[in-house]
Amino acid sequence: MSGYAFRHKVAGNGGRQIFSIHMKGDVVDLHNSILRRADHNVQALTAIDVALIPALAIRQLAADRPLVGQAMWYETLVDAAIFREWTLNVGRRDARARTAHLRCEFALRLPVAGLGSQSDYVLPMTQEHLADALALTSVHVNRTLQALQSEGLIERTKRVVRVIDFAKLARVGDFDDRYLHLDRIQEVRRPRRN
Amino acid sequence: MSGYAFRHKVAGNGGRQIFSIHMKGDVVDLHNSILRRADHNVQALTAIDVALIPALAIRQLAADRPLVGQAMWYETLVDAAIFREWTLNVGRRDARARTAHLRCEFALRLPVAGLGSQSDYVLPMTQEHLADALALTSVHVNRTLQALQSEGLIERTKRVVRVIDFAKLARVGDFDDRYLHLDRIQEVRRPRRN
DNA sequence: CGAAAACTTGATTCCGTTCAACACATGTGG
DNA sequence: CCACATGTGTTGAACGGAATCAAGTTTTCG
Repeated sequence: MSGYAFRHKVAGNGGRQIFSIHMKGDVVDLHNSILRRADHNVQALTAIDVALIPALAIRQLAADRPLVGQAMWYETLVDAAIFREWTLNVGRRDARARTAHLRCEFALRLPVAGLGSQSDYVLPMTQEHLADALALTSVHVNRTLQALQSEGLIERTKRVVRVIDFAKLARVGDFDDRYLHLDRIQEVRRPRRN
Repeated sequence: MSGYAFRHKVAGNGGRQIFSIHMKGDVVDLHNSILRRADHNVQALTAIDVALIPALAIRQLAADRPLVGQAMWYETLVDAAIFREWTLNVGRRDARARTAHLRCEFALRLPVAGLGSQSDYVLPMTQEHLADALALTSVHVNRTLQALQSEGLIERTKRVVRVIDFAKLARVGDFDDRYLHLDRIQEVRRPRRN
């Protein structure tokens, strides 16, 4: 309902990987609650207000109202699409592109949730959080952010991000918004009445 | 219906990331067909036989028979769980662990599909495919496989994989099968009648 | 049988890590 | 409201794991 949360998993060597950042309006934990066994952790990033929904109620809802069930299924599909892009990001892009890519993603996602604009938004992740989302060290994230800033692509004061040149940042970050399936989100948020 | 396929995405720098390998029995392309826009590629790994199902029929089926719809939703959730683990694998494990982890995953998944056993299975991926799944180069995959072999953890002749010591391999690969949600698969494959 | 694909090996390079120290902000209890 | 502790961000130097480049060899398959 308010605040930010994230999902992550910790490897045996102590490394942590963050998979997703969630904001107000997101249904955060469908995965762990619908499948019986949890396979990852959900954690608050800031102080948050949450609404708890019993897993059973979700299952019931999906059964009783197929369209709602379908909407939740779609949500899961979009979720998976974002996971895929993050895997690509972590696996096949260098630090510079990875970092730029993440910034681009939030420049688009936060406005959809009514939080900031494409060129100015607040993202309460520390550099260590960023490191764990990008599979880098916080030291290298720091250097990479500085590099992007000195190139005039972004500015940052504390946790406020300003995107100076989105098009250029998108090019650097090899960013293509298709994977976010934003059209789908619009549709769910503002359903057509028929 | 037979053969192997995989899903992947290509970054702007030419790097390819493989997300998943599919085998007979898998519903491969729910993601691209249910969401309207494709955000990744599906490709045959071997000669394959496939059954084509119109997206509309799937949507209809999900709407008309909620339990089937639910089953497909669960499938998507498990899919996403595997993506998460792969992200962790690529992001936070070194080449040795990554490679061992992949071997472990298939040692469990292939038997479920009735293809080989935990200790002996055929996986028709070239080292280049492995490289793109593990976010390494094929050169490094080659060296890593040799290392695992010389440690006596696996053997390999062509595409046949023999797991000598699963427990040890699982330790090296930081492998915990929870993310596969195999109990769930069992349930779907052999549904209870009531 | 011959060409292409896949695999192997060695030498070198580089991106990101590691380690370590320090600066600055944040916040809390006394 | 200060004193102190902790968390976060910054910087530098050295190291290392995997990439790159290049040249083989072996396998596959038409």
